[in-house]
Amino acid sequence: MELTNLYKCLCDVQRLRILNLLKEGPLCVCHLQEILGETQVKTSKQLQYMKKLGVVGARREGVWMVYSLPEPTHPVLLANLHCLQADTDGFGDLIGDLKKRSAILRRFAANPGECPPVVYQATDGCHG
Amino acid sequence: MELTNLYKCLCDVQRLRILNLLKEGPLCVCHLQEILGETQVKTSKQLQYMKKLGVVGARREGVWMVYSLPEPTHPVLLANLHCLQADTDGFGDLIGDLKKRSAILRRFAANPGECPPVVYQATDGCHG
DNA sequence: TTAATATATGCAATAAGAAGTATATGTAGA
DNA sequence: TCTACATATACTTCTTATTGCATATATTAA
Repeated sequence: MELTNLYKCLCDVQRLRILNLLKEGPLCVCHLQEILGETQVKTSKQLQYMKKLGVVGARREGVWMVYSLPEPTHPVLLANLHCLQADTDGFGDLIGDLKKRSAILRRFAANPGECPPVVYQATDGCHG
Repeated sequence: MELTNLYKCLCDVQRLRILNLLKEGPLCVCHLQEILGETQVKTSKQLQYMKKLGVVGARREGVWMVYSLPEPTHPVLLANLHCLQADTDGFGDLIGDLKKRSAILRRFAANPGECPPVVYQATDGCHG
């Protein structure tokens, strides 16, 4: 993957937030949508954009499409996502997003029918 | 400066090459133009773009406009520029660019009238 | 098969960026 | 002043993204 593709993804706040979330584990479109507070179409299209550039991967799990960072994730992407947490200028959302993600994952633990196993099993990156 | 602005600059190969060069020290438009093998207008416009986003700074020195990374340079920008040298996928230019820069700086040492003092004095990042 | 849910796609409008040509501005020196 | 040089800007054309709305597809369950 070209490194510029990676930066093309990072230069949009929406996509940046998505990548920040996927860093913690895979998520479905509907849950990203819920966390970001965005429409289905917009969220889906951002994901398509990143998928086409090879920055995120997707696999179908029943009704859901589970998006995730490819393994192994490009070290430059990881490094940048790591920096983001530290840099809080205009990105107060990022921490909040992770908290929302954790809340959603806890909800899944209660009723597992709400998402595919891959997602609710990814409780490793669970903050807050 | 917003971090996304930084990524907006990095997502274009031309701009990436410029930033990679400026990391080593300030340069005038004409010299960047010479190294990149691009037209004056194109080079100038890329610099304007980055200047507007606050990623590079400029100051006039006589006939020349000297572009440079602002002090202190954003740590995320520095970190990424540092990674670039390591990652050679499709960026063979980067090392070559630095060599061309060094050659130009040596040329300046011989005839100092070719650029403002700020530029030819910046021999610190001189590779090759 | 039908219905419900999750997701993707096609189309249209708009905005943002890229690139070229011509020209303007600013500075220094004669 | 005029000239030469370095750089910027205006204007046009073209491509790429962004967004919204409507609709299509895919999967599951009934």
